[in-house]
Amino acid sequence: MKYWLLKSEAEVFSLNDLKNSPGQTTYWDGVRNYQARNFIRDEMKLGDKALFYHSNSEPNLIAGICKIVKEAYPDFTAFDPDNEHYDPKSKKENPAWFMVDVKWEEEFKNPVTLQSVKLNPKLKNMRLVQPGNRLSVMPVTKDEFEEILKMSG
DNA sequence: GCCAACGTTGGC
DNA sequence: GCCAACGTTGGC
Repeated sequence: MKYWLLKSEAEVFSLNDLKNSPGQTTYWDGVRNYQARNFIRDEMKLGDKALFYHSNSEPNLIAGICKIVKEAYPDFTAFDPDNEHYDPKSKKENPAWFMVDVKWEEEFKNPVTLQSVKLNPKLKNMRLVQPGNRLSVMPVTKDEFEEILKMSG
């Protein structure tokens, strides 16, 4: 099993929004970065777990956990001219962008703030705390994942 | 609201 | 294929 971190602006779509979605599940649309796309398309597997991170929030934090319940399939929002994530370069016969379905799993009793991640020496290699990192989908090691869980307890 | 980082676009 | 311009992300 692999571990991930998914970023979302809390005001746009929060972990609580996921919890309140039908079946506590939604499609993770709008990823328009090739590196993130490759993670989604090539490496995310059924049952993988992902930390749910709130960016542009007060404070920024890891709110809880979701899991991958459907592996990569074409991001259909890219085909829709009326959708804000529309991308004419992505064709139905040759999709450029992909999505997975994620399901709510757990809300941390003690959310793990970005600040506390930065202060934990064991987490200094996380991509989340590397300067200038803008990836919205990133891998997390098992050790890092478990350390975050410890901090959330 | 500012601005640094960085990915993408497009002219050449 | 280079690189400047531009747009976006995201922490502060």
